[in-house]
Amino acid sequence: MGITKSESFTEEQNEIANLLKALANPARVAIIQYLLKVDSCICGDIVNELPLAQPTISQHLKELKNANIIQGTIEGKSICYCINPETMSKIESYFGGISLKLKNKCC
Amino acid sequence: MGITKSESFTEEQNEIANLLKALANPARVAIIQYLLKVDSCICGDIVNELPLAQPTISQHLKELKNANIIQGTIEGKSICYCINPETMSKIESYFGGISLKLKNKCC
DNA sequence: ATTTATTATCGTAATATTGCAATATATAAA
DNA sequence: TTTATATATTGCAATATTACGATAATAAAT
Repeated sequence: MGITKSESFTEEQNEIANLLKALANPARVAIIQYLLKVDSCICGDIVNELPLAQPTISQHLKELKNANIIQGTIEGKSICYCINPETMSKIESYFGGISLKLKNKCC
Repeated sequence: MGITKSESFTEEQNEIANLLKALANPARVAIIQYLLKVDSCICGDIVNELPLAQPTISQHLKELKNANIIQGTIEGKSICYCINPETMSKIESYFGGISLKLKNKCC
């Protein structure tokens, strides 16, 4: 159906899935990597950096923003985006917990 | 278009995006969590565990297998699935690297 | 060989995602 | 106020994803 049966799963499962879905696209991975490189905030240099049209970048930024992975602050006539470290740390510890569990057992 | 311009991005960016895409679904998150809980291999108890039809589970398992997140070994008339710790560790260190970079700077 | 149990595949319907052109909005500068 | 710059929104078209019923494939047990 293209529809995910979210009601059938826990809130945590849906939350993780939504966070990962926001990151699960090469353009958005590239945006995150660029934001990491320039390490402070930026705006639409991303449009110059990536081979995608401005509306497409804008849409990707919106999705990352909705997932709380990045945040944007208005700065004059442009908007300054940066990574939300708390969300990233949440994702990191999710996978950290998985790896920890895996270290004890083996399949 | 529903099509991702993978050619426009690096192999690493596409690889990470594909790994995360494989995990970016609550049913697949639930499968991973279940595999972690029972800590050794299983097969189609997942069908009994999750409120999804058998073909749907089978399809999700296939996607996880294609992404190398799980592996299945034939065991009699059933198939035993388990998490591939190497792939999980790759994902973990990806986010570990991001969090490390974020610790130094602030936006 | 037939039956039974387990998993995979096919076909299809419903919905979601990706990308862009066109256009709108917002703010700063002239 | 007009103009220029920066970003967002709308409205598609193309493709991908999710889910399931029906059915096939595989292998043990009888």
